[in-house]
Amino acid sequence: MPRITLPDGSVRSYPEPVSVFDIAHDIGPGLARAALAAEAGGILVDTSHILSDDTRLRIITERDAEGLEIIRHSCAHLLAQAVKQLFPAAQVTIGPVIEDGFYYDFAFERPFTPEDLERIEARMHELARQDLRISRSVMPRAEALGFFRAAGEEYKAQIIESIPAGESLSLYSQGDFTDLCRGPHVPSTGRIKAFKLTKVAGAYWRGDSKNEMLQRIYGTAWADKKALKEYLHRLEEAEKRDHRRIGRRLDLFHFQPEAPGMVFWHDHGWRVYREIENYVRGQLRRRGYQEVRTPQIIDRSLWEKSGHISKFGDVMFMTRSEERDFAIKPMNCPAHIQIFNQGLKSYRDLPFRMSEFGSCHRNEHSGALHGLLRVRGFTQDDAHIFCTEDQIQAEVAGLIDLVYEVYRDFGFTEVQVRLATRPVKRVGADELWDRAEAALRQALDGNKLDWTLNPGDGAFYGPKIDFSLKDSIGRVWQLGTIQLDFSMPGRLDASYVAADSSRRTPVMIHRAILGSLERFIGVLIEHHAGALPLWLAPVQVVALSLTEKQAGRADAVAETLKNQGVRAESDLRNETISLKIREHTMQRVPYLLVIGAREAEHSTVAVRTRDGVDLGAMSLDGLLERLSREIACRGRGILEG
RNA sequence: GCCGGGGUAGCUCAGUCGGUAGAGCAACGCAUUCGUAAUGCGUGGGUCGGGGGUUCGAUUCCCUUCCCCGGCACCA
Repeated sequence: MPRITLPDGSVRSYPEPVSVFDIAHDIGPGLARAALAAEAGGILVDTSHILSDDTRLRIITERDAEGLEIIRHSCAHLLAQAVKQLFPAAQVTIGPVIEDGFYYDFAFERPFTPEDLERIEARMHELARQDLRISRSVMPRAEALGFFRAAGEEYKAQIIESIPAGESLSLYSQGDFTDLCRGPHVPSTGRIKAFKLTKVAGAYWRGDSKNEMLQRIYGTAWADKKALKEYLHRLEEAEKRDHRRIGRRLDLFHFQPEAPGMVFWHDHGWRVYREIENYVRGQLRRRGYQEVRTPQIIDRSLWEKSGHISKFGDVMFMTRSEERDFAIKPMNCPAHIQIFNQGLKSYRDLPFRMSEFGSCHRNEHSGALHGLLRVRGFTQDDAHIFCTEDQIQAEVAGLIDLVYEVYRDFGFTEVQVRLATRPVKRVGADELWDRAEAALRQALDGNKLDWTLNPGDGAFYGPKIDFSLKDSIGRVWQLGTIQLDFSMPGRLDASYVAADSSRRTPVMIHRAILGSLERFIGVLIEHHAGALPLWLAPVQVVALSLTEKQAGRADAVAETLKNQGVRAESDLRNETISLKIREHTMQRVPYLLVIGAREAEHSTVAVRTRDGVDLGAMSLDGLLERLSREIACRGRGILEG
């Protein structure tokens, strides 16, 4: 006689075991129609699930986050069913839910074509129309193994073999299709109402590049057609923010085949770059760093000693001259240790903070390159802090503070923080790794950061805290990093004289805030859709003459502003004011000054923002004051009109 | 690097079932002197990514190579 407790606290008793569906129906026919699954005693179950004991029950509908996930998961099964019907030789593997959708990996003799995708999607719609009942059954592991082997599903058999012996497995069937799955699933295929297949791609079996490549089909699924439409619209909008597109449109930079993965910065892009560099210099000055500059090309022997060649060598560019092998530096740390090693250092010199806008080159795989976000030649806002173990907590706390201050100045508030621990390929004793990882954990918790663990993703010389931001279409890019290194200073003979006159090896903290200037600017462009905050805008103000008669005045206005340090230009072309406004607005110039006969006469300018707001006429002094206030705010907030 | 899709004018793209290409915008010229997101008219512009092959003839078909795009793997 189960007593069912609902989320509102009400209790319903039943004389005999009941299904989730029955309870939903008992509560109301509307809920029965909407029910997709349920959470019973903390476990997600199907609506067909029978409850025979007292249980806390929550019915899940498409309004719940879990509901949407279940729809997506069931949609992956629908995809697999359609593929099996159209291409019986294809083998199913896995089909998980991902952000905004799902994918399913198939083993098939040939890649699926875009035309195949259309056929598959049409079949999915057909199967959804048939509203096939989705039923769950349980099978002992051995029997399930036999079932999938008999069906020729070798990959499924492999998956089952990796599940501990003796466990029972659940299978889900819809029409002619049965898949191994933990569930839960929607009650019938008709509940999958809004979906679209988006792309095909190759993907390695079990994510290992040594394994065979499977055919992955991606799709998106939503509770209703409206949500699907909104999602597709969102994708289109995100595409418009693509930094590669904006970079070309705003004449910021370009790439060309002769230098793959390396940026040609144009005048306007380089203005942004320099502005950011200067900003970082200001931070370094305030926080007690020295700035250095080290060679691009350094003899191979140093990289062997540092451990880079063996752990990192396959992405290093090498060059040869007069019988000597050189590496084009992929990192700055060994070079910074060389500077540290000049002259005897005392414990009084620590913490010793050394920074460099370090130009690095890494021979990334061609397939990994991606605009400014993944390049082969880049500049890190790099620094290394040499300190004692006792100083680690204070230094890392200072860095965390710095990271957040800088990100806020650039207008970023959503930052993902991850702790990456020891990788397989590494240098240094496990005992050192234990201490380093513990120190970073302590710093994260001590500074009350919300962080996640990223096991095995540390640098080869030490664990790290990574800071990431999302790009316009949800891809996450790592920017800043704080890395603790107990190994490299020793390998490269760094030492200091301690208070007791003994020689000690310093600990080294590697850190970058923006990461690479290139990547950072890429993310920045996408974040602002090209409309960079005033302090970063390549051109901040353009003075527009209405007719030839105001040319002199417009020029003088631009000149005055330039003398005040504003990046100002004039547009004296014999064109309509509408055209000039249109063009400069599309170039995302923050302020446009219209100068006609009225303004010339009263020594004012009519100010218009790139958002189309008309601020009316004001004096140059008034404008300058507004500009300097806004620049001082950086990316933290936008002034009121 | 792997799988797939691409590369045609400065940009965005169409096209050629093999007979050396077209639009819009941009550029240039002329007219227009204008009040807040496109004034009008006219003109020029392409070794159809590179190399090789098949062919009377290749931008089109085949091979190869480079680069780009989407994933995968990688990402200190």
